Amino acid sequence: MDTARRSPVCLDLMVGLPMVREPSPARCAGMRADAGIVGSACGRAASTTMTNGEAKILEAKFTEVSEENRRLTEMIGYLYANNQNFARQGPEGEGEQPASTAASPTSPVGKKRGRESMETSDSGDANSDKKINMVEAEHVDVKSPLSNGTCRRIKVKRVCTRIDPSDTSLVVKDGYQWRKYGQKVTRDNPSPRAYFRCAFAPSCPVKKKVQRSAEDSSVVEATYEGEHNHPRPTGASELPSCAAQGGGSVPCSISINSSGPTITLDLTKNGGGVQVVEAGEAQPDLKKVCREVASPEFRAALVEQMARALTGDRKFTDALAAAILRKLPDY
DNA sequence: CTCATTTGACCTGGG
DNA sequence: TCCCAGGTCAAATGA
Repeated sequence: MDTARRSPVCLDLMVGLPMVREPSPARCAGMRADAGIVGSACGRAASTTMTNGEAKILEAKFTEVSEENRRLTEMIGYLYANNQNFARQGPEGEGEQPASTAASPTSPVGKKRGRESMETSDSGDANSDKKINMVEAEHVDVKSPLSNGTCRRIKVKRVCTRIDPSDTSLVVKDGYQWRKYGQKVTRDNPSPRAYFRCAFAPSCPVKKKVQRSAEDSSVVEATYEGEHNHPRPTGASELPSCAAQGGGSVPCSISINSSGPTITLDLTKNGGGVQVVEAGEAQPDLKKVCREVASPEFRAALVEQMARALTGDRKFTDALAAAILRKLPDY
Protein backbone atom coordinates (compact mmCIF):
# COMPACT_ATOMS: atom_id res chain seq x y z
CA MET A 1 0.00 0.00 0.00
CA ASP A 2 1.31 3.39 -0.90
CA THR A 3 0.24 4.81 2.42
CA ALA A 4 3.48 3.53 3.84
CA ARG A 5 5.42 5.78 1.50
CA ARG A 6 3.32 8.83 2.18
CA SER A 7 3.35 8.56 5.92
CA PRO A 8 6.38 9.09 8.14
CA VAL A 9 5.46 5.92 9.97
CA CYS A 10 4.79 2.77 8.07
CA LEU A 11 1.20 1.87 8.63
CA ASP A 12 0.30 -1.74 8.40
CA LEU A 13 -3.17 -2.44 9.58
CA MET A 14 -3.23 -5.78 11.34
CA VAL A 15 -6.78 -6.42 10.51
CA GLY A 16 -6.33 -10.08 11.15
CA LEU A 17 -7.62 -11.70 8.03
CA PRO A 18 -9.71 -14.54 9.28
CA MET A 19 -8.60 -18.05 8.63
CA VAL A 20 -10.39 -19.37 5.61
CA ARG A 21 -12.17 -22.52 6.44
CA GLU A 22 -12.88 -24.90 3.67
CA PRO A 23 -16.58 -24.87 3.02
CA SER A 24 -18.35 -28.17 3.03
CA PRO A 25 -19.15 -29.62 -0.38
CA ALA A 26 -22.83 -29.34 0.30
CA ARG A 27 -22.58 -25.60 0.80
CA CYS A 28 -20.13 -25.12 -1.98
CA ALA A 29 -22.44 -24.75 -4.93
CA GLY A 30 -25.08 -22.68 -3.25
CA MET A 31 -23.10 -20.51 -0.94
CA ARG A 32 -20.30 -19.49 -3.20
CA ALA A 33 -22.64 -18.61 -5.96
CA ASP A 34 -24.85 -16.76 -3.54
CA ALA A 35 -21.95 -14.69 -2.41
CA GLY A 36 -21.37 -13.63 -5.95
CA ILE A 37 -17.90 -15.05 -6.10
CA VAL A 38 -16.83 -16.54 -9.37
CA GLY A 39 -13.90 -18.62 -10.42
CA SER A 40 -14.00 -20.94 -7.46
CA ALA A 41 -13.06 -24.54 -7.77
CA CYS A 42 -16.67 -25.44 -7.31
CA GLY A 43 -17.70 -23.24 -10.18
CA ARG A 44 -15.14 -24.78 -12.48
CA ALA A 45 -16.21 -28.27 -11.59
CA ALA A 46 -19.81 -27.43 -12.25
CA SER A 47 -19.19 -25.75 -15.57
CA THR A 48 -17.61 -28.80 -17.18
CA THR A 49 -20.85 -30.75 -17.20
CA MET A 50 -23.25 -27.90 -17.72
CA THR A 51 -25.91 -27.87 -20.39
CA ASN A 52 -27.25 -24.75 -22.04
CA GLY A 53 -30.39 -24.76 -19.95
CA GLU A 54 -28.46 -25.14 -16.77
CA ALA A 55 -26.14 -22.38 -17.84
CA LYS A 56 -29.05 -20.03 -18.39
CA ILE A 57 -30.53 -20.89 -15.05
CA LEU A 58 -27.20 -20.35 -13.39
CA GLU A 59 -26.71 -17.11 -15.24
CA ALA A 60 -30.09 -15.87 -14.07
CA LYS A 61 -29.27 -16.93 -10.58
CA PHE A 62 -25.91 -15.27 -10.79
CA THR A 63 -27.52 -12.01 -11.88
CA GLU A 64 -29.92 -12.30 -9.03
CA VAL A 65 -27.26 -12.97 -6.43
CA SER A 66 -25.07 -10.25 -7.86
CA GLU A 67 -27.87 -7.82 -7.26
CA GLU A 68 -28.27 -9.23 -3.80
CA ASN A 69 -24.56 -8.89 -3.24
CA ARG A 70 -24.76 -5.26 -4.25
CA ARG A 71 -27.56 -4.69 -1.76
CA LEU A 72 -25.52 -6.43 0.88
CA THR A 73 -22.58 -4.20 0.18
CA GLU A 74 -24.82 -1.19 0.60
CA MET A 75 -26.05 -2.63 3.85
CA ILE A 76 -22.49 -3.07 5.10
CA GLY A 77 -21.80 0.53 4.18
CA TYR A 78 -24.86 1.61 6.05
CA LEU A 79 -23.83 -0.40 9.08
CA TYR A 80 -20.36 1.02 8.92
CA ALA A 81 -21.79 4.54 8.88
CA ASN A 82 -23.99 3.58 11.80
CA ASN A 83 -21.00 2.26 13.65
CA GLN A 84 -19.21 5.56 13.30
CA ASN A 85 -22.30 7.39 14.42
CA PHE A 86 -22.70 5.01 17.32
CA ALA A 87 -19.15 5.61 18.50
CA ARG A 88 -19.78 9.34 18.51
CA GLN A 89 -23.20 9.43 20.11
CA GLY A 90 -23.63 6.32 22.18
CA PRO A 91 -26.16 3.58 21.72
CA GLU A 92 -29.30 5.65 21.73
CA GLY A 93 -28.27 8.79 19.95
CA GLU A 94 -29.08 10.70 23.09
CA GLY A 95 -29.25 14.40 23.40
CA GLU A 96 -31.60 14.87 20.52
CA GLN A 97 -34.51 13.26 22.21
CA PRO A 98 -37.49 15.49 22.76
CA ALA A 99 -38.77 15.64 26.29
CA SER A 100 -42.12 14.36 25.15
CA THR A 101 -40.79 10.82 25.07
CA ALA A 102 -40.56 10.90 28.81
CA ALA A 103 -44.11 9.62 28.80
CA SER A 104 -43.16 6.54 26.90
CA PRO A 105 -45.33 3.51 27.48
CA THR A 106 -42.31 1.61 28.67
CA SER A 107 -41.81 3.84 31.64
CA PRO A 108 -42.58 1.95 34.78
CA VAL A 109 -45.84 2.88 36.36
CA GLY A 110 -47.90 1.48 39.14
CA LYS A 111 -46.00 0.03 42.06
CA LYS A 112 -42.97 2.12 42.74
CA ARG A 113 -39.87 1.27 44.58
CA GLY A 114 -39.44 3.22 47.80
CA ARG A 115 -35.87 4.10 47.15
CA GLU A 116 -35.58 6.14 44.05
CA SER A 117 -32.27 7.76 44.63
CA MET A 118 -30.38 7.57 41.37
CA GLU A 119 -26.92 8.39 42.59
CA THR A 120 -25.54 5.13 41.34
CA SER A 121 -22.14 4.87 39.89
CA ASP A 122 -21.79 3.23 36.56
CA SER A 123 -21.95 -0.40 37.40
CA GLY A 124 -19.70 -1.14 34.47
CA ASP A 125 -16.67 0.59 35.89
CA ALA A 126 -15.42 -2.33 37.86
CA ASN A 127 -15.46 -4.66 34.93
CA SER A 128 -14.95 -2.39 32.00
CA ASP A 129 -11.40 -3.55 31.54
CA LYS A 130 -12.67 -7.03 30.90
CA LYS A 131 -14.50 -5.98 27.79
CA ILE A 132 -12.65 -7.31 24.84
CA ASN A 133 -14.69 -6.36 21.88
CA MET A 134 -17.94 -4.60 21.14
CA VAL A 135 -19.75 -4.82 17.89
CA GLU A 136 -22.39 -2.73 16.22
CA ALA A 137 -25.99 -3.63 15.92
CA GLU A 138 -29.01 -2.53 14.03
CA HIS A 139 -31.94 -0.42 15.08
CA VAL A 140 -35.20 -2.22 15.00
CA ASP A 141 -38.39 -0.41 15.66
CA VAL A 142 -41.15 -2.37 17.29
CA LYS A 143 -44.62 -1.17 17.90
CA SER A 144 -45.76 -0.80 21.43
CA PRO A 145 -49.48 -0.62 22.07
CA LEU A 146 -50.73 2.35 23.99
CA SER A 147 -53.69 2.31 26.32
CA ASN A 148 -55.81 4.19 23.80
CA GLY A 149 -55.38 1.46 21.24
CA THR A 150 -52.86 3.21 19.07
CA CYS A 151 -49.32 2.07 18.59
CA ARG A 152 -46.17 3.93 19.28
CA ARG A 153 -42.82 2.91 17.87
CA ILE A 154 -40.12 2.13 20.35
CA LYS A 155 -36.56 2.04 19.24
CA VAL A 156 -34.95 -1.30 19.96
CA LYS A 157 -31.28 -1.74 19.52
CA ARG A 158 -29.14 -4.81 19.98
CA VAL A 159 -25.46 -4.68 20.72
CA CYS A 160 -23.19 -7.67 20.89
CA THR A 161 -20.17 -7.43 23.11
CA ARG A 162 -17.35 -9.86 23.44
CA ILE A 163 -16.28 -10.21 27.04
CA ASP A 164 -14.14 -12.44 29.14
CA PRO A 165 -16.07 -15.73 29.46
CA SER A 166 -15.18 -15.83 33.14
CA ASP A 167 -16.85 -12.48 33.65
CA THR A 168 -20.30 -13.25 35.01
CA SER A 169 -21.30 -9.67 35.68
CA LEU A 170 -23.36 -9.26 32.51
CA VAL A 171 -22.32 -5.64 32.48
CA VAL A 172 -22.17 -3.89 29.15
CA LYS A 173 -20.55 -0.55 29.51
CA ASP A 174 -22.19 2.04 27.29
CA GLY A 175 -21.69 5.29 29.13
CA TYR A 176 -25.03 5.28 30.88
CA GLN A 177 -25.93 4.40 34.41
CA TRP A 178 -28.13 1.38 34.85
CA ARG A 179 -29.99 -0.10 37.75
CA LYS A 180 -30.56 -3.81 37.67
CA TYR A 181 -34.10 -4.72 38.57
CA GLY A 182 -34.37 -8.33 37.68
CA GLN A 183 -32.79 -11.45 36.35
CA LYS A 184 -34.41 -14.38 34.69
CA VAL A 185 -33.39 -17.61 33.08
CA THR A 186 -35.12 -17.94 29.76
CA ARG A 187 -36.12 -21.10 28.07
CA ASP A 188 -33.90 -20.96 25.01
CA ASN A 189 -30.74 -19.91 26.81
CA PRO A 190 -29.20 -21.43 29.93
CA SER A 191 -27.54 -18.13 30.75
CA PRO A 192 -29.63 -15.76 32.85
CA ARG A 193 -30.98 -12.58 31.32
CA ALA A 194 -30.45 -9.43 33.35
CA TYR A 195 -32.89 -6.52 33.24
CA PHE A 196 -31.70 -2.96 33.69
CA ARG A 197 -33.36 0.44 33.81
CA CYS A 198 -31.70 3.72 33.12
CA ALA A 199 -30.67 5.00 36.53
CA PHE A 200 -29.71 8.49 35.49
CA ALA A 201 -33.20 9.96 35.32
CA PRO A 202 -36.24 8.47 37.05
CA SER A 203 -38.42 9.37 34.09
CA CYS A 204 -36.11 7.84 31.52
CA PRO A 205 -38.01 5.03 29.82
CA VAL A 206 -34.99 3.16 28.50
CA LYS A 207 -34.54 -0.44 29.51
CA LYS A 208 -31.78 -2.82 28.76
CA LYS A 209 -31.69 -6.59 28.66
CA VAL A 210 -28.35 -8.34 28.78
CA GLN A 211 -27.81 -12.00 28.14
CA ARG A 212 -24.94 -14.18 27.10
CA SER A 213 -25.17 -15.72 23.72
CA ALA A 214 -26.33 -19.30 23.84
CA GLU A 215 -23.79 -20.13 21.16
CA ASP A 216 -20.76 -18.38 22.56
CA SER A 217 -20.54 -17.60 26.24
CA SER A 218 -17.93 -14.96 25.56
CA VAL A 219 -20.48 -12.87 23.70
CA VAL A 220 -23.13 -10.94 25.54
CA GLU A 221 -26.04 -9.42 23.74
CA ALA A 222 -27.54 -6.23 25.10
CA THR A 223 -30.95 -5.13 23.93
CA TYR A 224 -31.87 -1.50 24.45
CA GLU A 225 -35.53 -0.52 24.41
CA GLY A 226 -36.63 3.05 24.11
CA GLU A 227 -34.68 6.25 23.90
CA HIS A 228 -33.07 8.28 26.60
CA ASN A 229 -34.85 11.54 27.36
CA HIS A 230 -31.76 13.09 28.91
CA PRO A 231 -28.24 13.81 27.81
CA ARG A 232 -25.48 11.33 28.40
CA PRO A 233 -24.16 11.57 31.94
CA THR A 234 -21.07 13.71 32.15
CA GLY A 235 -17.83 11.85 32.51
CA ALA A 236 -19.19 8.92 30.64
CA SER A 237 -16.35 8.47 28.27
CA GLU A 238 -16.54 4.81 27.49
CA LEU A 239 -18.30 4.06 24.33
CA PRO A 240 -19.35 0.76 22.92
CA SER A 241 -17.08 1.06 19.98
CA CYS A 242 -14.06 -0.85 18.94
CA ALA A 243 -12.36 2.53 19.11
CA ALA A 244 -12.32 2.05 22.83
CA GLN A 245 -10.25 -1.05 22.46
CA GLY A 246 -7.31 0.76 21.03
CA GLY A 247 -8.12 0.27 17.39
CA GLY A 248 -8.69 3.87 16.46
CA SER A 249 -11.79 4.23 14.37
CA VAL A 250 -11.30 0.95 12.66
CA PRO A 251 -14.56 -0.91 12.31
CA CYS A 252 -13.00 -4.04 13.61
CA SER A 253 -16.22 -5.92 13.70
CA ILE A 254 -19.78 -5.67 12.61
CA SER A 255 -22.94 -7.21 13.91
CA ILE A 256 -26.09 -7.39 11.92
CA ASN A 257 -29.17 -8.08 13.92
CA SER A 258 -32.74 -8.25 12.99
CA SER A 259 -35.71 -9.73 14.65
CA GLY A 260 -34.53 -12.99 13.24
CA PRO A 261 -30.95 -14.17 13.18
CA THR A 262 -28.06 -12.41 14.79
CA ILE A 263 -24.83 -12.31 12.90
CA THR A 264 -21.61 -11.39 14.57
CA LEU A 265 -18.61 -10.78 12.41
CA ASP A 266 -15.54 -10.64 14.55
CA LEU A 267 -12.88 -9.85 12.03
CA THR A 268 -10.17 -9.30 14.59
CA LYS A 269 -10.26 -12.77 15.97
CA ASN A 270 -7.86 -15.26 14.56
CA GLY A 271 -9.65 -18.08 12.97
CA GLY A 272 -12.63 -15.94 12.32
CA GLY A 273 -15.26 -15.15 14.86
CA VAL A 274 -18.22 -15.39 12.59
CA GLN A 275 -21.31 -16.63 14.24
CA VAL A 276 -24.69 -17.11 12.81
CA VAL A 277 -27.12 -17.30 15.64
CA GLU A 278 -30.44 -18.19 14.18
CA ALA A 279 -33.14 -17.06 16.53
CA GLY A 280 -36.71 -18.03 16.07
CA GLU A 281 -38.01 -18.74 12.63
CA ALA A 282 -35.61 -17.03 10.31
CA GLN A 283 -36.98 -16.21 6.93
CA PRO A 284 -35.36 -18.12 4.09
CA ASP A 285 -34.01 -14.93 2.54
CA LEU A 286 -32.54 -13.91 5.82
CA LYS A 287 -30.89 -17.26 6.24
CA LYS A 288 -29.48 -16.92 2.79
CA VAL A 289 -28.03 -13.54 3.64
CA CYS A 290 -26.60 -15.03 6.81
CA ARG A 291 -24.84 -17.71 4.86
CA GLU A 292 -23.48 -15.16 2.46
CA VAL A 293 -22.15 -12.91 5.16
CA ALA A 294 -20.64 -15.85 7.00
CA SER A 295 -18.73 -17.08 4.01
CA PRO A 296 -14.92 -16.83 4.21
CA GLU A 297 -14.79 -15.09 0.85
CA PHE A 298 -17.20 -12.44 1.94
CA ARG A 299 -15.31 -11.85 5.13
CA ALA A 300 -12.02 -11.64 3.33
CA ALA A 301 -13.46 -9.18 0.86
CA LEU A 302 -14.99 -7.17 3.65
CA VAL A 303 -11.74 -6.95 5.57
CA GLU A 304 -9.89 -5.98 2.46
CA GLN A 305 -12.42 -3.32 1.61
CA MET A 306 -12.36 -1.86 5.09
CA ALA A 307 -8.59 -1.88 5.26
CA ARG A 308 -8.43 -0.18 1.88
CA ALA A 309 -10.96 2.42 2.91
CA LEU A 310 -9.12 3.20 6.12
CA THR A 311 -5.60 3.21 4.79
CA GLY A 312 -6.79 5.35 1.93
CA ASP A 313 -8.07 7.91 4.37
CA ARG A 314 -5.25 10.38 4.68
CA LYS A 315 -6.67 11.96 7.80
CA PHE A 316 -6.87 8.65 9.56
CA THR A 317 -3.39 7.49 8.68
CA ASP A 318 -1.89 10.86 9.59
CA ALA A 319 -3.67 10.96 12.90
CA LEU A 320 -2.59 7.42 13.66
CA ALA A 321 0.98 8.13 12.67
CA ALA A 322 0.99 11.21 14.85
CA ALA A 323 -0.36 9.24 17.77
CA ILE A 324 2.30 6.58 17.34
CA LEU A 325 5.03 9.19 17.06
CA ARG A 326 3.91 10.71 20.31
CA LYS A 327 4.39 7.36 21.98
CA LEU A 328 7.92 6.96 20.65
CA PRO A 329 10.80 8.06 22.88
CA ASP A 330 12.67 11.14 21.75
CA TYR A 331 15.96 10.44 20.08
C1' DC B 1 -27.86 3.56 58.08
C1' DT B 2 -28.04 3.81 53.10
C1' DC B 3 -28.29 1.88 48.84
C1' DA B 4 -27.50 -1.47 44.95
C1' DT B 5 -28.13 -6.13 43.97
C1' DT B 6 -30.28 -10.59 44.45
C1' DT B 7 -33.99 -13.58 43.98
C1' DG B 8 -38.46 -15.67 44.68
C1' DA B 9 -43.09 -14.35 43.87
C1' DC B 10 -46.34 -12.19 41.18
C1' DC B 11 -48.32 -10.20 36.86
C1' DT B 12 -49.48 -10.38 32.09
C1' DG B 13 -50.06 -11.72 27.44
C1' DG B 14 -50.14 -15.32 24.03
C1' DG B 15 -51.30 -19.91 22.56
C1' DT C 1 -59.95 -21.28 31.22
C1' DC C 2 -55.48 -23.06 31.76
C1' DC C 3 -50.65 -23.17 31.03
C1' DC C 4 -46.32 -21.25 29.99
C1' DA C 5 -42.74 -17.98 29.48
C1' DG C 6 -41.15 -13.40 29.79
C1' DG C 7 -41.14 -9.33 32.46
C1' DT C 8 -41.47 -6.83 36.82
C1' DC C 9 -41.83 -6.09 41.75
C1' DA C 10 -40.18 -5.71 46.26
C1' DA C 11 -38.40 -7.88 50.52
C1' DA C 12 -34.09 -9.69 51.85
C1' DT C 13 -29.33 -9.34 51.79
C1' DG C 14 -24.83 -7.62 51.80
C1' DA C 15 -21.38 -4.06 51.05
